[in-house]
Amino acid sequence: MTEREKAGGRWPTVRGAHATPARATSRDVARAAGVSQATVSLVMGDKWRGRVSEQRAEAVRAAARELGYRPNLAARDLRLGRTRTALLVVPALTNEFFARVYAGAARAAGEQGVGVLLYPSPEGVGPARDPFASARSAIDGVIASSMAVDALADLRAGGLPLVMLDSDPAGADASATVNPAIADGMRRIVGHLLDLGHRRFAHLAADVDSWTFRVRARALESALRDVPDAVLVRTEPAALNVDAGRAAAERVLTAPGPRPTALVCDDDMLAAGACKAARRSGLRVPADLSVTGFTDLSLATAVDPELTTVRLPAEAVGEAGMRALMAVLDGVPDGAGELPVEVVVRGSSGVAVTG
Amino acid sequence: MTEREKAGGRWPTVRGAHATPARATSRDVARAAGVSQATVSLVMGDKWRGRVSEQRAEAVRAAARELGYRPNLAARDLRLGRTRTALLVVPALTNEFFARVYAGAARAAGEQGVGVLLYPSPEGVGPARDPFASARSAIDGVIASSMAVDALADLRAGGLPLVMLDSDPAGADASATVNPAIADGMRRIVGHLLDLGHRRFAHLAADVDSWTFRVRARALESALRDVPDAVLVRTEPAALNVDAGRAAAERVLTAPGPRPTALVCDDDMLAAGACKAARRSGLRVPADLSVTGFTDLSLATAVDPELTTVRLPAEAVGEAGMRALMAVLDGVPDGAGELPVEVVVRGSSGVAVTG
DNA sequence: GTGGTGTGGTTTTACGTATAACCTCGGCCG
DNA sequence: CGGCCGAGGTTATACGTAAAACCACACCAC
Repeated sequence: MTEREKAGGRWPTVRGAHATPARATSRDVARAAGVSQATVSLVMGDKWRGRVSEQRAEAVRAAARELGYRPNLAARDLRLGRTRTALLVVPALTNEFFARVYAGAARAAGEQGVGVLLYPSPEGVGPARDPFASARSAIDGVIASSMAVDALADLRAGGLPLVMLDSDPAGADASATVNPAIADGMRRIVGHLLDLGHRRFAHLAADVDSWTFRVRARALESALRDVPDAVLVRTEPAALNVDAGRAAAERVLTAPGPRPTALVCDDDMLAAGACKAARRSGLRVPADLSVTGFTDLSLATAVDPELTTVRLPAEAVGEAGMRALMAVLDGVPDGAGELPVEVVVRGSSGVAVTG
Repeated sequence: MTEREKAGGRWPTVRGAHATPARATSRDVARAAGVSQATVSLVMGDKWRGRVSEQRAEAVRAAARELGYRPNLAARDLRLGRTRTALLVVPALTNEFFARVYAGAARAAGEQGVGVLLYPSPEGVGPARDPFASARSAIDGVIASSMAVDALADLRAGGLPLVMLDSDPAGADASATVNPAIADGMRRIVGHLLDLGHRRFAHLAADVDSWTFRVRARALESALRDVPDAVLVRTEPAALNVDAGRAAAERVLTAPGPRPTALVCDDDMLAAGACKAARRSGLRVPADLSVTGFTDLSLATAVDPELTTVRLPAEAVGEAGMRALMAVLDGVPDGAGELPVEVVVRGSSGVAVTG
């Protein structure tokens, strides 16, 4: 008598007294179809061409349908020594950008029957510095944002295939990297502001020490280097939220000396804060001050005026990251990929009025 | 000779040519510690009191540490017939509220070593109507938002423990329900507006057909029923985004007859849209029109003026949902739970000026 | 001395799947 | 007619873990 039969044909209840309904196994299907378990496995795995007659294959499929058979993935993973699960490492899902990256990754993964696990818990506070403890199961590969810097060391230790998002294609020793064309985006939005006649710029930088923000700063500087009469004020970096952006912008706008006419922000949240600061200082956007954001969050169209910004293809980043990872797992690493970005001109930028 | 030894002590590579490093098994630990595999299992499972001497237990722990042993969860799940995974069903993670619900659920789950799987893919477009296909593995239980209505039928079919969020405690035949005190919140924010002297109200409703929004509508009506001179205009429901809110509010504000002085919105996104509409109509918020939101998204403080709103404890909802599910799995269903909400008064509501 | 009871282990089995290895049976060629 | 081959299966085994069942031994009471 098997353990299972002893339990009355039902699963032994693991946690307390709740009874989970019994699920059909491949052996049940085999019995119902009058074949061996191996045949069922062959048919369900689509590996039966030339090994099983069409008749029996159909019988197996019918029985499986009848019994509502679903392969036990724990058993399959155990047998195969793999997981069909990728770990996505992002700072926080409450950041809409990363929620969208996740969405893209999950879509691409779903098409291949791969699962996506998240690390750390979306608070940004994971179980102290151990990605693999947080990970429910073993992991086939990792996709990580450069903004989740604290976890990176542990990740390399795992010896797993690693795809980096928003990370230096040269520096990161990853299997592949996927980046939006950050530098290009910055250059182009600065170009937009230059076209509008702006010459006095301030950069509202994010206080996150990651590649993507360093690139933005460099691109901004380099874009202005060619312009003879352009000046660039750097502000102290601000945390990635609206209120920090407001505070930082207030300091810039109330500082002595000529006021900048354009505020280039590292993120839409900072830009939204900057708009609030401007209004409190009695400045109108964009009449007195142009403000630009980055990312194109839904926030960008929620505020008034709507934000001129650089749209980052968040879903595409997640999707490309997952595809790159799967390529690596298939043994065809495709190196670095760059995704195009788009400048979206809205109401927060306008012609410069030099006082 | 085992399959594994044939493969040279490494895992056979499943997908293509990538080599996953060999992981230590409980048998390896046993060999290293000079005990049997069963003893290792006992020690690692913390079930060794009175069964294994302290000496050997320590030796096992040392060997495990040395070899970097991590139990193979696929094997454990297979043996135990469980998953330690809960399925969270929400409409979309790009909605900050649900991202925060997820965060809370993940935190509570993480403490218990339980994983959280998401359905559907955060787009709202899941693999056509089959939650269990999307779910990578079998599932121990389900937590579902009432806003993900389309998946509910399938969920019941699974016969799994089900915790409903934001759902009718009476109607839903779930193992447990977890709700923020929606009705209370609505009553209190209306009370706030009444205190400010408002009597002509409009309700900017969401076009989502779910319990939580029906409750909001009813609570609003009932709160105004007692007030003799109060009037309530209902607008046609709007989709849950800023632009739909703006459009709906524009219609209300340009409609013939006396204009409402207070716009009660079902969500912060709608409220943000309403503020934009007001400004376009030349109305000042809150001087000419008070606007209130619901949820307290980060959006609420990003717009200018900041939104008076009802703060829903999103993380707490997720956390309570997960705890309720685990309670059900432990055989102690705790029925319905209601979580307190808070009215946050900010700049978008002010004293009514009756023209 | 014999039976009972802890203590501290080991042996064995089962979970459900995938697949290598084996088997059987006709047909066909030399 | 013997041997080989391919088609169409089946049997057996392994994945790593948890835990039931078993075992050896010491101690103790009667």
